[in-house]
Amino acid sequence: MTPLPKDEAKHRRIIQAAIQVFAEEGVSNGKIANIAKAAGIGKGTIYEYFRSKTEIFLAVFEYYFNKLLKGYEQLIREDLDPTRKIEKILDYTFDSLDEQLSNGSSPDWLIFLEIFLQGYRNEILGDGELLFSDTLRKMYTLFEPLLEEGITAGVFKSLETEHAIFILFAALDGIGLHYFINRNHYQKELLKTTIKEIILHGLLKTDSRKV
Amino acid sequence: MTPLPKDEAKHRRIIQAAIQVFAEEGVSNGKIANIAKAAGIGKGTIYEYFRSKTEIFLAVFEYYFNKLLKGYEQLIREDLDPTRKIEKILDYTFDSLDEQLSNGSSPDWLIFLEIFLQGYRNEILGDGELLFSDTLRKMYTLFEPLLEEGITAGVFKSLETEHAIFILFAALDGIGLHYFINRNHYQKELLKTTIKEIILHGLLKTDSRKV
DNA sequence: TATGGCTGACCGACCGGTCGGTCATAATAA
DNA sequence: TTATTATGACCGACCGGTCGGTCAGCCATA
Repeated sequence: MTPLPKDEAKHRRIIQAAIQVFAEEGVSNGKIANIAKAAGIGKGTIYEYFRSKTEIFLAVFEYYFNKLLKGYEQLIREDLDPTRKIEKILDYTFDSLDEQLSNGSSPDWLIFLEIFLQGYRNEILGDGELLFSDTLRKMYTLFEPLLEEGITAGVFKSLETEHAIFILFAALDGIGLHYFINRNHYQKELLKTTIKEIILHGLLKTDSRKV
Repeated sequence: MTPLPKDEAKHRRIIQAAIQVFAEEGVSNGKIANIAKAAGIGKGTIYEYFRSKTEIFLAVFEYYFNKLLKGYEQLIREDLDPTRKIEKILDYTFDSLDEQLSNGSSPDWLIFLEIFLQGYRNEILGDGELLFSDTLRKMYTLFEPLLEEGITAGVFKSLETEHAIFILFAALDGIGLHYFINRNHYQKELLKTTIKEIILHGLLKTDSRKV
């Protein structure tokens, strides 16, 4: 299946170039010629590393998924109590998005969303119908032990973990999306506080909050 | 600007056909020829009603926005206390999505998302017409009085309304999206309960909950 | 001279939009 | 009433531009 990438660095450069082009022009409008130009190579060379545009798309998907997963995995491994850990996850998600937005170039968030859209519509894979939702659920699963720990400790409400994690993750994703869309109209720190006030405290069994 | 739609019913039929085609093939891959076929008319006729594919796209956007807005407006007008109203809004959003999913045909949610995606991409990189994010914020605004009422009544926490509504709305949107992607893996009623448990109760000043 | 990574001119399928023509109906004339 | 003409909604073959993918040859290296 894999076409033997001869030069690993160039392989990565093509993926990075594809990300840039997809983000600027969209996945279906993103042109191979532009990816080649952005990568500083000829169009034909792309086809030495990838069989098709679809294969480039899948590589980008994989890149993003691993990046996201790694970030969350690291957070979860830290030695903190569940409440503090959830708090950090909320902050982390928000901050990393904000960082992407502020460094000028086209943000990952947009392309990540489109990747899922494309993937889900099955435009790309005839058979891979389950790839995308399965992948997503793999990410949810990562958080389940954390929630269970909090419930066992009596800090979190005794919610059904699978569904609660789903809500948490989905809500966070939506907030990220809308923040991206409206980033000029809201104050970052106030949003972060409000997120915790609503979502984290919605999770807690008892609240000892300011007002 | 408007090209005088001669036959109002046919105009609507084209929009409906476009929705169907966009949902199945995506916005940028959706073919005018297929829209014409789905509407049961010739391709040329499309251009008697719309100047371009972009204009069709905008008409679809408008259709969806008005539909969504109308649903929420109606809910907000009902005579209920703020808590119960938020609860109904959460239920309504979820139920209407679920209804769309179960009636087999391609769900609105997907195309709605892509509409925004396309719109934002143009907004960000194009000539800066702020149509889409402005439109979205108009929807947020709808909920602000509701939240203020709850805060004044002392039922909700005294959150900054604009930011709180943003969180609420964005979270709900994300949940809808993820539910769409993973609809086979979760129980609807349990999700609805969990949503209220986390999000509604995160909003409340004091909780009198079961567990 | 041989190898093979690399290249971009080129091919052909595809698709948004056009335009000359058709035809059902309406308006007018006989 | 019937014949003739005018209207414009409707159509789909066609055009021109676009873009994913190919391939014949270039060139650096051994």
